[in-house]
Amino acid sequence: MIEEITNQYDPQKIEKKVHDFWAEVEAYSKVREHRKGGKKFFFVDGPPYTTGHIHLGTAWNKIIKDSILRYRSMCGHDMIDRAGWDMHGLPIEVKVEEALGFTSKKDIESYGVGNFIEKCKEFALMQKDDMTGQFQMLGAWLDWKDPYMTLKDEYIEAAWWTLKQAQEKKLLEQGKRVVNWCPRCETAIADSEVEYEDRADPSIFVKFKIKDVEDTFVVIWTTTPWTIPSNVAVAVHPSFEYAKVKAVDADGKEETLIIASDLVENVLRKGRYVDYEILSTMLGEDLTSLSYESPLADKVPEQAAMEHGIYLADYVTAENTGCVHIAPGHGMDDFDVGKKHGLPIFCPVGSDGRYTEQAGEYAGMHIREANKVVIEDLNERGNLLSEATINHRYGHCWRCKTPIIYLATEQWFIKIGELKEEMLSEIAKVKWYPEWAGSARFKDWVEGARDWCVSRQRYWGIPIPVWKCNNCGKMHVVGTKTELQEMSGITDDIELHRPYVDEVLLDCECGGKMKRVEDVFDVWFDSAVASWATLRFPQQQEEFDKWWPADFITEGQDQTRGWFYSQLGASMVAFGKAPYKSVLMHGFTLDGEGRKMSKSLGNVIAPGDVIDEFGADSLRSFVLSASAPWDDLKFAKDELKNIHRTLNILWNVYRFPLPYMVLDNFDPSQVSFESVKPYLRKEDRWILSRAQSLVALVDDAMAKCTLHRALRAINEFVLEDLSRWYIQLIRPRTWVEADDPDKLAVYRVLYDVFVLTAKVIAPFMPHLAEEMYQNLVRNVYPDAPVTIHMTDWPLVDESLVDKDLETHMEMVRSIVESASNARQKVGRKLRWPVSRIVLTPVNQQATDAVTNLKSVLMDQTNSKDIVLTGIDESWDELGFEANPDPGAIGPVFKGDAGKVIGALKKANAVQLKKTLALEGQFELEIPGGTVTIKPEMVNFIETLPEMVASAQSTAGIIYVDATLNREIESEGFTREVIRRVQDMRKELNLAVDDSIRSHIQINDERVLDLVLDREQFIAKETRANVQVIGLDVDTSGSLEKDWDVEGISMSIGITKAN
RNA sequence: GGGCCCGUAGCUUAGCUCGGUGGAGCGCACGGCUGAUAACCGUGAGGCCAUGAGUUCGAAUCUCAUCGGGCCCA
Repeated sequence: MIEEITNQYDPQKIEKKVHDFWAEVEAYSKVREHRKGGKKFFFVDGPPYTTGHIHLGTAWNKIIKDSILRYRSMCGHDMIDRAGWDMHGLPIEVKVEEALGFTSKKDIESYGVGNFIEKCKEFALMQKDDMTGQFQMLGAWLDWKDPYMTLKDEYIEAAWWTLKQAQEKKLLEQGKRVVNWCPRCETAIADSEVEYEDRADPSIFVKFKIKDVEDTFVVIWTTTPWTIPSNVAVAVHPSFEYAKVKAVDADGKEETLIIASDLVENVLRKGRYVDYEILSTMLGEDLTSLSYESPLADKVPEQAAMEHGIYLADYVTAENTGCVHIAPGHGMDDFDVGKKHGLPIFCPVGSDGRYTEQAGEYAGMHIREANKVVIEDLNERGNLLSEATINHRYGHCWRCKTPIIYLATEQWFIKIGELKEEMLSEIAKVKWYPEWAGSARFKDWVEGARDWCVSRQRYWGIPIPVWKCNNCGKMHVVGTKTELQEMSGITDDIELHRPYVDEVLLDCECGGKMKRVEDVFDVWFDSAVASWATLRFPQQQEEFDKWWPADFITEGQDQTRGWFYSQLGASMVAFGKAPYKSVLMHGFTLDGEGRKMSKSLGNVIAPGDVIDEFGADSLRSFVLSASAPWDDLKFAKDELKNIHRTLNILWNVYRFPLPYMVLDNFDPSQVSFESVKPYLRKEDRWILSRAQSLVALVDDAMAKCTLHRALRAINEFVLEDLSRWYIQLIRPRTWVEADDPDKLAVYRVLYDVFVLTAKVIAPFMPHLAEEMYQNLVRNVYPDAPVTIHMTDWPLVDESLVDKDLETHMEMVRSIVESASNARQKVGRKLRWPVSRIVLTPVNQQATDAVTNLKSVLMDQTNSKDIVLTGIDESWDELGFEANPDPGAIGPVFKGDAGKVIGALKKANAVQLKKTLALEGQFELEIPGGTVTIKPEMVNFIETLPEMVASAQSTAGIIYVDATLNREIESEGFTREVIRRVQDMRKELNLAVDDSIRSHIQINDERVLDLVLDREQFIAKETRANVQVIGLDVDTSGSLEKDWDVEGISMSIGITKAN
């Protein structure tokens, strides 16, 4: 049987209880099991990195996923929803290094790679467990028991298999490329791992002496002086104009400089030259015959041996000097220029950021110290034109924040560039939410796709499965563990991580031994294969065939360049098609000020703190409703409180009828909906219809991924339809003591609406929904599904939908609100009846609404009568004045509209209205002529009679006639008295059915007379079995109070009667 | 510097597709209700719709530019 709930909404208690319950009955697995064989829905969880703690953004992410999956499940989908964990990579290495007090790769090598890997694994697994608990606190249902983990062998094999596909399709390449390099981590890092931040660097202008020409220099600009020892060439734009300038310094010394013409003044100002003269101008393409000398030839032997020429490049911009320093070993564009012209790829910097022997006298120096030294050397040699500091955006390693450098190194690449066109055509087939995430943003990113450097020179990652023969150099890519075992002859299990896998040697055809290359994969390659790794492919083909590609994924906008991209790239390599069918790109979480949340700003919100204060359901409802999924989410605590209040109201609404139902032994299994149907009132049919409309709206929102609309609709239903309206309307019916069919009808309707509401909120507020369900459904029908999340999503029952009724009620509500407004204007509170309310309806619907729902209207407005005029017909007790409508006037009179409006306002309203009504038009004089006014161009504002106030409602203008008469005054004062006695009863903490003795003294003969008209009524309402009302009454009692009622003084004394 | 998104009341936002006197909620002030009561309801004040220009009789809405915020890139 349904149980009464007496407590306030206590989310912590409810959620704890529900979590325990879910665990006890194994709700999650039962629900998934229940849907086996249903419509397939393959969801891939974007694996969070195992940092150890979730933040608001990751919480939001999982809440979106959970809500969508719960909805899908209720809609009958059989789903795959393994949670995922991204567990390899530098961040964990860095954490472990910190814990062990390491600062470089050498420390790791001496500690032992095997030991280090074990620590990393341990660390990742521990963090995973911590985070799982945190996600579960949110109520997020994913397959937590069997998640996919990038450190598992089965997962590693998916990556290996994928690389083998790349090799077989000739998309894998090893070669020297310029990569982003972190000199601390001593590894290449992906473009997507570079984080741009402001940084101060030197900004120097350097003069390179032109060979065989006296005192003539080409001027370049750079922010990386340490790359000057690696300079090989200068690039100019073929079609820019360059000038040879005779420049004179403060000492009168003259020299000739080559600079882009437009930039001469700027450069000379920097070099503090006092005078100059343009000797000649030429195009960039005319400069290529020149060659120059390295200013550091005496320090770097290779520089002395090298030819330095001037080359053409289209990417040169007209900034700084228009001549660009080219160091092919230290820049991507530089590298391209070098390759094109067959220049040496000179890179005298080692992986640790120190110059190598090739750097001559600089050898051993760290590039961070080198800037100063190089600048000094250039200055000494007279090659430094100017030196300053610049603040600019510079790339940093996003894990350890070290400024990156560019190094030409041997790396492994996947030739994504070749797949670009296919990728673009694939993303057009994917359904993107919102549409622009794919058509604009992602497309833009893919168009700029470059080859993907997948190798890293680290330890904790998926080893790159390439074995190379130390004899003949032959290469072999291993695709699976089995293949490795077969080829190596090892029958025992092989741990696929470093350093174990490194020890596995393969026999080469040439008789030599093949050894694995040392690199590991970029972690983005790990997560890139998630969609098939989660299906345990390549170990299992069948599941893959059945499910792949994913039906749906959703991640933050940063993943455009990240997971959306890496998955697409890997999938194109492996299968030639996109790995997902639909993608929801969600926003970022910002703090209350709209700044991003970051540790350094100290504005990070921990989801756990929010849950402790408001509960997970409030947090969920907040993040889902506060903004569209793809917009950024501002965390506003006030809004969270607001949402929490809404849940509290839902709780109160749900709680309200329970005591009555329990008292009456209401058993929904014995009172069918059919049996109460004849007794349904209009408002009952209305709330049933509203509930159906809510389901339809939520369905529509879910189809469009506009979760915020779903949540807002739910909140509005709870607040407006249930709490503020339906509950108010039906309250008196629940107080009826007899076994009244009218009351049973209300119980049944409330019951159905509550159960439906619980189902509708289930995907979003799963705990509260479960709590309601267990009481309302499981306590009544023990055979019902064990959890609400196993029930079917409600199908819209068209037989309950009555759109006209909904519209009518909306109009009635608007009229009631307006009546409140008008009452306030005329100074008549609701407790006092008014003699009549007059409505001028705007249309037939408004007329019908009033006719249809007159009793509701009279009841809620406390009005003795509702009077309708004809549609748009003025109430005949009114005066009026003209109000022009610019919307109708503008299109007709265009430039004269202002004059017409002005003239209309001044016109005689009575005559205007009459003429328009009779003739359908009015000739209006305006400055400079006469115009024809049509009825639609002007409205009329009424002026009101005495004691009448008006207000606009959507149904039309209403007039509240607050004229008093004896009956109204009697009722008003009577209710004032009752209200005060009730107030005192409450103060005495009396039970609802306790009786009292009351003594009421009213110090006004007229008012006393009015109140005495209803003496019996007062006694009944206040449960007084002794009641004395008079001019001079002894009001002593348990509680005694003096009151001022509308200026009349009263004394009331009450005592509990036994 | 480029791409995409966002900017509406003190705060959080609807409206923008398809132009016609800008709607809510919170907070504030005032009032109401009193068998959901540590709850609930009404009214009011509060908006150069980020700024500037353009198109138009008319722009929060369309166009362009600028400023500010976010994500991504150079």
